[in-house]
Amino acid sequence: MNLKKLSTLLGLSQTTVSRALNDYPEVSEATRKRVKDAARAYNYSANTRAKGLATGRSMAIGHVIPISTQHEMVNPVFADFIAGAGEIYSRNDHDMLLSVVADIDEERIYRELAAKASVDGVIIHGPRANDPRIKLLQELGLPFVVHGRTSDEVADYSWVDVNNRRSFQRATEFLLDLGHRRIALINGLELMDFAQRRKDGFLAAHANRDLAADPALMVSEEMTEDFGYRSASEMLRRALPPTAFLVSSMIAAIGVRRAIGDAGKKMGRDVSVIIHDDELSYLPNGVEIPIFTAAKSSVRLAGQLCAKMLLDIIASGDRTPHNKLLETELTLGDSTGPAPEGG
Amino acid sequence: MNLKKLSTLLGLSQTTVSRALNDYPEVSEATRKRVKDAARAYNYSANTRAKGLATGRSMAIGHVIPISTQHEMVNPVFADFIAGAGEIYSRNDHDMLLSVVADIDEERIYRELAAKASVDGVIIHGPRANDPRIKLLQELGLPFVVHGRTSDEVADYSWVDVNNRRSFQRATEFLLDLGHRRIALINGLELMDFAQRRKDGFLAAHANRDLAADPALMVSEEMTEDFGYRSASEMLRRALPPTAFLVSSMIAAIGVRRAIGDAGKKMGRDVSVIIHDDELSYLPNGVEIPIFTAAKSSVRLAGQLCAKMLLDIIASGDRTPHNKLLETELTLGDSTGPAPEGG
DNA sequence: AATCATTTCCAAAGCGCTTTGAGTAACCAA
DNA sequence: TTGGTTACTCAAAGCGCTTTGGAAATGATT
Repeated sequence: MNLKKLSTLLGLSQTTVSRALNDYPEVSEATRKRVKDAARAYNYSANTRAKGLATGRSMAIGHVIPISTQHEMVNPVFADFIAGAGEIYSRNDHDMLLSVVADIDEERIYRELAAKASVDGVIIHGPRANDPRIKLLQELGLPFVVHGRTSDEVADYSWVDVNNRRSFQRATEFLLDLGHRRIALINGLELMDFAQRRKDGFLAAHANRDLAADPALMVSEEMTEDFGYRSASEMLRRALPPTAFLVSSMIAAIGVRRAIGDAGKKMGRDVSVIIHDDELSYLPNGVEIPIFTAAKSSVRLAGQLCAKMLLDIIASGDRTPHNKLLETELTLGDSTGPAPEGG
Repeated sequence: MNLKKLSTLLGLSQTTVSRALNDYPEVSEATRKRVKDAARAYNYSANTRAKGLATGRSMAIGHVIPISTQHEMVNPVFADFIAGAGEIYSRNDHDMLLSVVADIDEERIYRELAAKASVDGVIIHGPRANDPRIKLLQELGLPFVVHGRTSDEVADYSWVDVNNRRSFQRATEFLLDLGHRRIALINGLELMDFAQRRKDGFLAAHANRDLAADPALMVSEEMTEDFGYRSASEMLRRALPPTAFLVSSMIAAIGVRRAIGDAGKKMGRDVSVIIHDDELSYLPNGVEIPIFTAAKSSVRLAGQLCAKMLLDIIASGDRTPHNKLLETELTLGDSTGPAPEGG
């Protein structure tokens, strides 16, 4: 079924049918209803490509998912982020175009996306500390929103981010208040901007109390369960083990918990753990009582906000940067307690 | 930059330039090179929609991601599957179109996808025991490949699946061989086809030895960490607790492990655990020694295979069903051991 | 009855590409 | 010179839609 057939069937011109379907005012309500009913009956929807070609818009948003070439790994927050963004797109008749690509040739993909005009805008995932993609997209003139920020304060662009610095500073202060003095930071890859900010917050909390954070207790890597396990195991075997862990993700924290168990210690009593929780749907932090004390921030919500922001930017044509900084919520679980005596 | 400008620039007709770029034989090598160089220099790529409109193909594959309306949850294997499929698409100049949709109105989405002709084919995720989507897509004439199968043996369609039945039968036999007699099955939602097959395998292993599986030790739900924890905790508190757990996913198994720890028992000694491992990139089953004894099967590979199969089907026009059944690999970890005496 | 607004509808151009059907130039053989 | 190949290149139609610039029908006003 196409417009031509449908309009012949209805005894109307293509123009009228098109206008009826697209809610133009110059069509009578009676005609509009008749047209829409027929469209439904014959299961007609305008051909995406023809419509896009005529309007110059693709009604699609691109998400470029970089696969870490080192670890061949997909970011686990990705699924929930996509779910959030996807809801918004569906609700606004937009499609989501996903490109899975080795982080090496991301630049090529963005150029192509722009040249082929296959999307009206893109979401940038996992910004690095100093990310070339931002300048690139500005040059290409493709609207975009960054999930996160780069450390480069010069560039002006739209982003949605969590206040990672403040969140980690608060979490660290929380542990310091409990008397902990040897706090380990299990952080994400330091080339990622968010990991930098988290580390800054961690250090700032120490500095504010004239304490020095121990560099030997700060590690950063891709946040897998295994990384959490390995680093915590090793630290717990030391002569002076940490009494608390501040962990950048639920998944790494699961590894830390395993290491604590293997070391014959009890989490919350012998060793405290506080985590950043992205509220992944398949890894809820407990259901009634939280397992971990956590600074939480829904990555799914972030997906919704990014999508909404980008659609707004595209629809309004307003190119001034929009920003949204989300604060985390600190929830108490069983994984934290006062530092053990003489710990 | 578009074809018209590029061809004027080169002093050629649009036809010649188009043919040069699309490797038609009736263009001299010298001309072709000149055209391709210019395209690169001016960063020209054919407009997706115009090209699609002219060719009648979209060069895009649709993935419809159902969000469980009950739990608002995304399947955690999704990210890795997508990564696998995405690699294949990139390599073959195809795009991936994602629709995130409440499982309730999936049908509408498929109809739209077909009517709008926005994709050349689709991948079906998470088939239910008796899935209406298969008949629907056959009616719509949209090529598709199912990741998994439905139990409805009548319909003929293309799929890539893991031999879940055999895998779980083997795993159960492995536990029975170790002397376990009270084995718990922590399974996925039974409306999903794969959960049915896994249960069948579990039951078959018992039946083959004239043993009866205890229905009170078989639970099924959406596979979260919390579900694993709750059900294992409850079972371990019983007068006659299970001595072994067969768990349908890594994530649920992490909950089971937590429950075992909380119960003051040691995994692998007091309680055995064997899991199905999808080899999620961010949840590796240990790095040198496996944490869990596991029947493993890479979901990323499954994504690649599905994508390849679908592209083949589309390219060849061959509508006879293609199938691929993957066997799992049973790897030994520290989580299993002989049933405790008098257990 | 004539004029003017309004409402409702239409024919046709154009979006950027592929592809058909044909044309031209260059070369060779007779 | 002529005719026949071969190797290149082109103009224009068409993909299915939106949208411009009118035109026809209707109703209100003089």
